[in-house]
Amino acid sequence: MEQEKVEKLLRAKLKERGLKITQQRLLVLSTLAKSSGNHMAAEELYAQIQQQYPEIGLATVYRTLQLLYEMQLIDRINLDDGCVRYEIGHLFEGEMKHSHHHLICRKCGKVFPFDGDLLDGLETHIQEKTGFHIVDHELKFYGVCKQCMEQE
Amino acid sequence: MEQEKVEKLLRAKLKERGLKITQQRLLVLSTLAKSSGNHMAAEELYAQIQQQYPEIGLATVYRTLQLLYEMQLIDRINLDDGCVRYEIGHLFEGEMKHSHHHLICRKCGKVFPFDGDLLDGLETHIQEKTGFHIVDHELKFYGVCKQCMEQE
DNA sequence: TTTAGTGCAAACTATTTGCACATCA
DNA sequence: TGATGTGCAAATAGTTTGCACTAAA
Repeated sequence: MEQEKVEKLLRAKLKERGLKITQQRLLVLSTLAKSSGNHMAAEELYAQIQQQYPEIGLATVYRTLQLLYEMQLIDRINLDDGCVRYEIGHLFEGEMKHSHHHLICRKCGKVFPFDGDLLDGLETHIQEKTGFHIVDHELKFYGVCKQCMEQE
Repeated sequence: MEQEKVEKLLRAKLKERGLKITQQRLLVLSTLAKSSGNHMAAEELYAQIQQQYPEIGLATVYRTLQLLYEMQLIDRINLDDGCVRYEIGHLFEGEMKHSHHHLICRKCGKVFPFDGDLLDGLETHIQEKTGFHIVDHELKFYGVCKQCMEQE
């Protein structure tokens, strides 16, 4: 749906920086856009992209993710499962998702997203008090999910 | 100062579980207690403990950290620098530190702790709404620190 | 004495890097 | 064309695991 918008912005941002527009870069971003809300690791992305473009290399996926992250087109999440995960940037998510947090179950390991942008007040408070300019945040809650609670 | 309290609790908790009280376990926890607020990685702890107890192995440090974490005696923090870090559990920190968050500068990489326990309301809200039982949280803010902002 | 715990070295996994080749501007 | 980007394989870094030995109960 927003695929075109995503691609267009990437092309513009790459040109702006004097970087080349390649199939690989377009594919990495559009694959992330398609699987919105999925927290994909580099290997998973690699596997998925290979279906369309078998000659892509894993190293390219890593390099591209780093680039897209620096360009603020994608978000990075660390769910403590041993790999860094990415999702399409909150810039693209429009109205529906401002920012979401993660509930991580310590028993079963499942990750539940929780929507809600209740940190804005806190952010301005911190900026005023410390002079630190905040551009993003990551909030994780650890505990025991409903099902695991009931299983005891 | 609180060294004795820390050691006493560890002994009690180990006995409770039928686990053995070893020099290594006592050392890992007390070293973390001494360097409170330091976010130590396994390798750093290992280096520091070796000064007192040179025969300790790195694998033991890793295994012990995992055990102490499961016992809720230490907290785990991930500052995106490629290694997991630990600090003495918030249980021990008494009045002064309830919970603190981290401001991570994307330019210089420095980490600034920020005290404040402003998440309690949010936690009860989530528990009521989702049934997820929260025991801990990790909140990180990304942005640009005061010094780096001024350097532009 | 007996089982849990340790130290060492090897294995593993996610990620990064060097380099020759390919590709976009 | 000429630099930037890519794919591959090798290197790296953090962490885990197998196993014989040690030490706590």
